[in-house]
Amino acid sequence: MTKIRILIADDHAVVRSGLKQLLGAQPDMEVVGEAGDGLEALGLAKSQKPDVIILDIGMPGVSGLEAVSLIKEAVPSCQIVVLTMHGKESFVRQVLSAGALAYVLKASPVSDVLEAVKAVHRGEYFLSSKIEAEVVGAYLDSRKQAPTPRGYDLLSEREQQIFRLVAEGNSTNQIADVLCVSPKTVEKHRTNIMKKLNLKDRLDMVKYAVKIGIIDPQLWQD
Amino acid sequence: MTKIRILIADDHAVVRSGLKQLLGAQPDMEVVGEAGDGLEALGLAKSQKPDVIILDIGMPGVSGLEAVSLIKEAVPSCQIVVLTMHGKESFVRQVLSAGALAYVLKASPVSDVLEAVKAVHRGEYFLSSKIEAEVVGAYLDSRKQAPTPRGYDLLSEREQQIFRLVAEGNSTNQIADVLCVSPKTVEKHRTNIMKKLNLKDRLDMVKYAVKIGIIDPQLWQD
DNA sequence: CTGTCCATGGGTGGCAACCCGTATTTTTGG
DNA sequence: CCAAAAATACGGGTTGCCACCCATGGACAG
Repeated sequence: MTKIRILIADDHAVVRSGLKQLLGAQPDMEVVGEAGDGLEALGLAKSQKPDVIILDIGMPGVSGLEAVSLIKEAVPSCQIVVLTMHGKESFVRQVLSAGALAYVLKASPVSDVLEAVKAVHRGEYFLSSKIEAEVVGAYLDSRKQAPTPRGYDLLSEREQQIFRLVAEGNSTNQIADVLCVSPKTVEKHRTNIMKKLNLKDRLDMVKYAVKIGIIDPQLWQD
Repeated sequence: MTKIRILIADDHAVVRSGLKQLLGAQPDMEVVGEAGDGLEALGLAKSQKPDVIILDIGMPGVSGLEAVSLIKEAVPSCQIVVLTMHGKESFVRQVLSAGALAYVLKASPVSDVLEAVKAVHRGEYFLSSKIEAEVVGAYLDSRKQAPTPRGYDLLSEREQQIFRLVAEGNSTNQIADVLCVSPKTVEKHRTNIMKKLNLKDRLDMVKYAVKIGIIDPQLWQD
């Protein structure tokens, strides 16, 4: 059985040696290179073509995020385990979007690193449990309908109609045109709506509409 | 160290005995009961108060899904591993929503069952890798990965910076204030940006920002 | 019948957004 | 080094947004 060829990229030598120790001790793993920054990692990835790269995204110079994209572009066969200190949600998304398969926190048990390496080598995802909880949570959220909180239904029918038109991005005049009423009337309704829902401007109305599910941002795609 | 107390619920005796064999052989696990349907599982859960329940959701009578809800309601301290044949996406969602922490396919390697039990006992999620890929995929979908269509990157750096600030809902004056330049300058940049990207107003800019992933509508929630 | 809500519309005014130029300085690339 | 591009800034103009004021007419409840 051939060993998993691993490249370590981290700006802290201490971390590198620790990882090297850990991975080198595994019978099925082999460290084939070390890099101290993103560019070096990219270079080694090209020359060594490792199976897996363990990448710290707290590195100076080329940001870890860019490094992920660049490496996946240059060496698609190489799977990436992102190692990091912080579990920022937005970061997770970007990193996974960029093509990494695993996201491991430095605070996680070291066994997580080993599992992550094995998982990505099989082409599977691996997420530290904390992150996993977030991802699953977001997954559930994304399929949950907004219960239309009190507020919207306390608008009159006419107001709801105008609310929708405003939320869709129509101007006062456009709405007046569609409804065949004076712009003044539309404005009046809009003002009343904003007062009732405690919104300060049109942009707020759009956000509110998205929030309660009247508007789907997905529809803005193209 | 105290063993993990496990209840097995599956309508197939063969599966039950197989699981009992597997789990009983673990030094840190102990099977404290077996149930052949959802109601029996609920009763045993109440009387035995196991740490973990392995629940097949293909059972007759009370559906596995209801069983999850009922058990979590009756014995909240008890974590649930759902075991099933099919990897239907909608099912995963419902099951996780109902309170199960793990979703394991019967086709998965048996080691997955052990890992799942350990994970849920620690209060963590565990998903079979196939499912995990789906969940992560949906997670990414929900936050739209945009390849940043030609347009945004044809803005100068300053313009990109101002674009972000506008998209976040800042007014011209606020931006001028932050960047310590004249509002007129900000306005000029904004005008140029709108011209380049063919957007007609601020609202359009927000939509565009959402579209290419610079702004996350999720952040508008509350 | 009288108050209240709703829809309608009118007026004024402030201010931000948006459109047009122009011009200076700095940066950058050939 | 020079030209092009970008960043900076100003002035003037139109339009839309929003906040306050007001009035009218219909519906419906008490």
